[in-house]
Amino acid sequence: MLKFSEGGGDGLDAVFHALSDPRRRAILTRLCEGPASVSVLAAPLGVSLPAVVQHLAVLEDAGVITSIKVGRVRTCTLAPNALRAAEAWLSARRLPQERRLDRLEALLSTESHEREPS
Amino acid sequence: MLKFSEGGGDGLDAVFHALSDPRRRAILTRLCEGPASVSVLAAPLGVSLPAVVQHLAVLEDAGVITSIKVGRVRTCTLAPNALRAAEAWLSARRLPQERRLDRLEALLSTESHEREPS
DNA sequence: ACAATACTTAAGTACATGCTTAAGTTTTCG
DNA sequence: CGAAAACTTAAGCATGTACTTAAGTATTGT
Repeated sequence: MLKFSEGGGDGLDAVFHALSDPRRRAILTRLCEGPASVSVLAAPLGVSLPAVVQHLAVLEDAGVITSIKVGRVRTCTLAPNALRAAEAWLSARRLPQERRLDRLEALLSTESHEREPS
Repeated sequence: MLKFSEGGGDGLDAVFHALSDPRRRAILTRLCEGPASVSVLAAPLGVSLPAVVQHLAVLEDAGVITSIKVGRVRTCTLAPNALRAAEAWLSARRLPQERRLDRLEALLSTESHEREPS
């Protein structure tokens, strides 16, 4: 049913798909400033609320945002390390000539998230 | 007709859409090792040639690869800086707490791109 | 209680995507 | 020339996407 259900793959399909829509990127950009409710997120987008709710579902299914409902308000938050996997994939696929910095970044990143076994 | 025609936006739609398919990512991964023909790219994918040609069109429309036909062989190549825009967008959308390394990376990158080491 | 608020669900539409098979089109080789 | 190789185009199909309007469900303020 769900095409990007995290089941078989590594979630990259879902993350990149989530990022491929300008409204969803706008939502993420807004969430960088801090958590926000559904209607606050919807306001600048110029589409109906249900459309926004669908976009949020795509983002949440991809693990890029989280949300909780308190009372009648659902508050959405950018997931920590949400885009890390996508960024890592991109870094690894630079041309050799562009790749010099990646080792440094990888080394530094090791300190901040769960240590990758080498 | 074309949804991602580079016309109105900045191309991020097209790039992220291109990356959202595992076969297209496999193609890019293969192209990191060097240019390849359509049938070489098709071989490990387990789908028909026309399907692969369509994937290549998506990648080329997104500006991620280039291709030229010589004789009856089309050779595809990873576009230089192809994924830079996507990576930049991602870096800019990290949480503040994760953003410490970005300044360093940005600084170092300034010295290295647009400058081929000879 | 009543109504406004803030979603949420449902149904439906138009178009895009990813795939297939079948039938071209060029080249290139014997 | 004639056939094989390497695409290329065309047509069609099943599913997915993004949106809409309309109706429903909780919560909250008066």
